[in-house]
Parts: sequence; C-alpha cells; structure tokens
Amino acid sequence: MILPRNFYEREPLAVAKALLGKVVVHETSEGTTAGRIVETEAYMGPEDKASHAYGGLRTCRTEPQFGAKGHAYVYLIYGMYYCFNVSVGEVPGKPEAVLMRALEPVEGMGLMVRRRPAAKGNVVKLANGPSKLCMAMDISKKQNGADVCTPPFYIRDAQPVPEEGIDAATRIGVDYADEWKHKPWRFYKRNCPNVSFRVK
DNA sequence: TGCACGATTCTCT
DNA sequence: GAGAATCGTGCAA
Repeated sequence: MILPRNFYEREPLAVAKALLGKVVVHETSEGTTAGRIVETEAYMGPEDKASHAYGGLRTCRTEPQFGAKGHAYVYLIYGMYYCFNVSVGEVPGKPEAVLMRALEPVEGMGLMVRRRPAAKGNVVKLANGPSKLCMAMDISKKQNGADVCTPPFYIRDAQPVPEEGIDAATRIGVDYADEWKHKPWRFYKRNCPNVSFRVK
C-alpha cells in the first residue's frame, strides 16, 4: 500500500526515521524500479542553516518545500546531479524536508544497472548516494513537485526498521552550516552495505 | 548583467 | 586522496 499523506505530516526527525525500510517506486515506460530506503537526512526549515529554505528563503527552486506535505523536492546540484527530498512536517507551509540518501534496490535491477554504468553491475553501488539513487530510479526535474502519494512515482509502505537498528550521525556536505552541521540528523540502517560510503 | 559556489560522483594516481 | 566536470540559483552591482 502507498503511504498516506498523513505519514508525512509529522515532525521531520520522526518521518526521517520512519521512512527507513519503506520502498520508493517509480513506474516508467522503460519499466518499474523500486528501492528500500536505508539512509535519510532531515532538514528542519527556516531555522536550519543547512536547509535551502534557511531564513524562510522562498523561490522557484525551494517552492515545493513550502507546499503540501508528501511532495517531491528535486533539485540540481553541482550542475550535473539531482537530489530527491520529500516535503514533510506538522506545520502547513513550513519548509521542512527529508532527503533520501541511499536505497537498496529491490525491483528493476537490470534497468538500474543500465542507467548506472559507473556502478559496473555492482548492486550495492547502484543507489548508495543521493544522486546515484536519482540516476538509478530516473528521478529528475520532471519529478519536482510530484505527489509521492500517487503513482507512477510514490513511496510504498513496508516493514519499518526498528529503533534499535537505526544509527544517527551528522549530515553530509553541509560544512558551511556552522553549528547546524553537527546535528545528528542523518539516519541510516545499521550495518547496511547500501548506505552512502562517505562516512565522514 | 555578472559571478561564485554547491544536501556529489567519477576517474585517475 | 585529489581534482575535474558543469550549470542553475542567489545575491551584488
């Protein structure tokens, strides 16, 4: 079953943890790909200096973060890669989001391998990074603003990762965020080989 | 109108 | 372990 919208209408840290174990599904004309979420990061709105919406910055780019919860926020990074977030939070209109950092492929492996030549057929490397999973799942600007509660691009319910199986750590690539970079707001499934390799 | 830079990845050494 | 690739966005001028 597809996760209902109210799944996302909670405090971001809770959603980030609850998303571990769930499955992202993308149905395309090429075929269907799906991957279990094994790593996420939470971005806590206007107060969070690491967030693109820091200070309440609202532009064309950050717009999806301000809209209805359970929508995709996809953006281009370093001019060549995409990152995929979902808007979440208890407060309507507050720009909070959860970044998907790594997936464990569960369906459409052959298709993912084709979309990810650099992984050289290594299943672990297909989606063990925020931009890698976008390539493997064919997520791009077209998915920006998409509702992840409805096909063809959605997140399916699945066995959650128990609290004791979740590790928390600092977020990646946000050294510019002063005190916010130390927040343990990255969550991942313990001992999972599919989490993004850059540990610190 | 111009400019610096990033929620990254890959390749080569 | 280092460096390149590459461009939309935000902010200064």
